[in-house]
Amino acid sequence: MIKTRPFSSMATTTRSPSHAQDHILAERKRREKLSQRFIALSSIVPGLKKMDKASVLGDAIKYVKHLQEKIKQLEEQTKKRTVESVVLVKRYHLPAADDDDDHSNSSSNDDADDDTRRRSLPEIEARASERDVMIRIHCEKQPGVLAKVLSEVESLRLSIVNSSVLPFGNSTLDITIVAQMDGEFSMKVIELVKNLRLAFLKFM
Amino acid sequence: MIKTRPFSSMATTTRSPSHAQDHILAERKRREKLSQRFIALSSIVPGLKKMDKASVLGDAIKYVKHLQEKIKQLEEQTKKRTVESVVLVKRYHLPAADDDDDHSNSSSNDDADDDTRRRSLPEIEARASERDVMIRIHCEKQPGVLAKVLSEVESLRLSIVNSSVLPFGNSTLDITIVAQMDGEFSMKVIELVKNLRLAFLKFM
DNA sequence: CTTAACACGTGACGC
DNA sequence: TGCGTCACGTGTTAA
Repeated sequence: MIKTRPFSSMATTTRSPSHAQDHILAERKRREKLSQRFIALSSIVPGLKKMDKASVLGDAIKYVKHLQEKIKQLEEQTKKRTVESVVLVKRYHLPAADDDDDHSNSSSNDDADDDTRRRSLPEIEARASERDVMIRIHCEKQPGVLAKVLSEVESLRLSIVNSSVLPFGNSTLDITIVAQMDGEFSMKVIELVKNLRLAFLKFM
Repeated sequence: MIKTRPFSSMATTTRSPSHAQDHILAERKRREKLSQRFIALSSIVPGLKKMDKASVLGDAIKYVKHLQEKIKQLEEQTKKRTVESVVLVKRYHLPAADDDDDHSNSSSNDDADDDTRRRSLPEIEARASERDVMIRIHCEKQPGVLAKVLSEVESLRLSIVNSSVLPFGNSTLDITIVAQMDGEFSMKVIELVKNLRLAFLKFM
């Protein structure tokens, strides 16, 4: 265990006198390269307090794990929903082109201040005309959501006339349903939307 | 430069014989820690071919940069995934159903003017996610309007993926179109809506 | 004075 | 044989 002094007790390897300097030079170069890498690594790892090698390595390890976890979350997030706040989003108002019956003002709506607005899903919209009801739902793509929505609609004493579901992007669906209220039963649109929204809260 | 054997030739610092072993022991511990960190780092960096320290550091650096870039892309993607949307005409605001997030005046909007409100047509709405574009048009029922709309959409360098037209009530249509922008061409949603609206002004 | 970290030269091992 | 890499012991320096 204890190192003895092999002054000339070279049982193993002898060093050529000329190449001896090559060795220490090569070793210097190696250390230099390692040092550079350490510096480079520490420069891309944010928030390092200690700059010694062990800490750099340790923090780099933590950082890599953190990044990997974050990527996992982000990739899942793009697949899934970010719900929690299921809202009936208010729609952004664009200055109407022909708002009133007078449809002569044509170029009054050049001010598109906010195109990239954040939208929370699902977005539920309904409108009624006589007995016809149109329901439009923009929601996260989930298996069985159409059936659930349709059954929910039918449970509200609405007979479905037509329905379509369009995939939009790779994570959302746009469902359009036209239904009819039967008999004397009529429902205020706001109530319909509230019920649908409540159903969505149960779904997801 | 050349290492001499300072058995007692202490030009600089003398080492207490007892603490001399402490020194080499501490150094061993330090090296051990570094080795562990290296192993740990190499274990979380995928696809390492060379296992020497310089390569581990170098690949770890590349990997961290790669992860950072990927996160940037994913975060931008999630931002882009929030659909940008433009509605042309004024739309009726549905009060958020009794909930926390929208704490506006809760049920003050129940007045009767919502359902029986006169709506100005056509109503054009578009939203985009990545290359997908969704167009919804609520307009008066007119023969040939679907064909005109579709040809107009195609003339805007959009390839139609799906389209549906639903009769709603007895005098209006609800047209939903999903299209894709081809190639590098991209169009701001507001421009798309403006063009469609302009086309409608010519149609009707 | 202790503690910790570093760079250095050096022997050893593998290709 | 050389070339590259490693771990070791050691001297040195800064907190």
